[in-house]
Amino acid sequence: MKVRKSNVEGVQTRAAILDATESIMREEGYAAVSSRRVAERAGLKSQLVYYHFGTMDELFLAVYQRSEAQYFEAHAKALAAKNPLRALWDLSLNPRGAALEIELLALANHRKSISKEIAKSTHRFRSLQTAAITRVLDELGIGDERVPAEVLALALITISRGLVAETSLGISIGHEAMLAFVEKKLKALEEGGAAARRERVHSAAD
Amino acid sequence: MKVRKSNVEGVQTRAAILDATESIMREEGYAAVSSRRVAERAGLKSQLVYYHFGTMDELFLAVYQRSEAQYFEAHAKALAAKNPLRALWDLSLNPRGAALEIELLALANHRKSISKEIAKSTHRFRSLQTAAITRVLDELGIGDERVPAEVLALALITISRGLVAETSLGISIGHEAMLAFVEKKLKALEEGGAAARRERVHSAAD
DNA sequence: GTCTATAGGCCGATAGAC
DNA sequence: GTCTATCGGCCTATAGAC
Repeated sequence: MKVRKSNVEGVQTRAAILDATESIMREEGYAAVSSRRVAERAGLKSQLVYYHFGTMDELFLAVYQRSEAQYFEAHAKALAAKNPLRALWDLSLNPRGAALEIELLALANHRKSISKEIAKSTHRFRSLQTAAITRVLDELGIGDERVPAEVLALALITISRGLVAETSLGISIGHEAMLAFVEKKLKALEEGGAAARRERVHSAAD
Repeated sequence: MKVRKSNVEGVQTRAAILDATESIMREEGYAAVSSRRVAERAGLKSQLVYYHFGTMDELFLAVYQRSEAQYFEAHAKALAAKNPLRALWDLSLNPRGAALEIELLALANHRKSISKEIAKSTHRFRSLQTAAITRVLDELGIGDERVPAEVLALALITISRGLVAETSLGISIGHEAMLAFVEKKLKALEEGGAAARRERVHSAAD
């Protein structure tokens, strides 16, 4: 009973520290994160940060791992949607996690522990995306000779991230045109999909 | 004479401080920049940083402005090249300034003085790109109904930046396929251009 | 334009009591 | 698991002499 209660409190403290770290990163950047600032925001003593995470670097790594796990669920749901391409596009355009992601990316450029983790999960995400897109194109009877699924996945992710990053800086030039263009392409694919389904039903009826 | 010499020395000191700041940002990130570290690397006293730039924030802004001015020249040269699309693609894939750019971008997320400056110059760059691409498509007799010049510019920039950023993190999945895809498209455009030129010569001969 | 000196503050991390 | 106390260090920025 005693142990159980201690563990529960430990878990809550850990979560509170991660929450506080995340919000500071979002609002002021990773450079503004310190054990004292984190503790202040979480309503506890700064030494607890070291007790639970050892060093500030490990704290940053834990922040990444938690946010990656959360993203994994949303990502899986998107790829399982009726139109994975549109769902992935919409998910990537969502600026919800963008600020944190930019901070972690900047951090990754100088902490190997984080860049290694990001590289690993990006590979996993991209493989899942490519598989889902390949499946969609197959269903449409398109194949990926014109645009390989891999290329489509990479284009979708890099363009949407670019848009989100620019938007957060107050840049909007060309964005409307790009959104309209992608929308048109997604619609064309969806209609192509409907046509392919009709054709398949037709063939089956013969 | 006295004033002249002083000014020259001041200019050199300024440049040395900017150089030192840039290299620290590239190697260790903006968070590692301090007046003492900059001064140490430049071989002078930390107080000179404040004399020449006032605050650390203004130093960062000066670093951005100098690097933007340098980029402006390379950018203008690319847009004036035989194939501006390919030149722009190659320029953006060049990782030379990538590390510094990522740091400045991360910094911009929490310093309005820098985000304002980046927004301003991005607008200017994008307008130049769109104009150059429109001109190319016109020459090819393509027009931009299929892919608006604006969209092409934005796609080119965001995709190439995404590739460079990922590469610096050790991520390469899908990159080869994307490079091959873009290469194919650029080649197709160049051949289309040759065909258009032949046709124009032909018409002129009639 | 560069120097010395210094004010005032936040930092990461550890030791040891409870 | 959380607390108090503390070490040693680096930080931005300014004042004033030369």
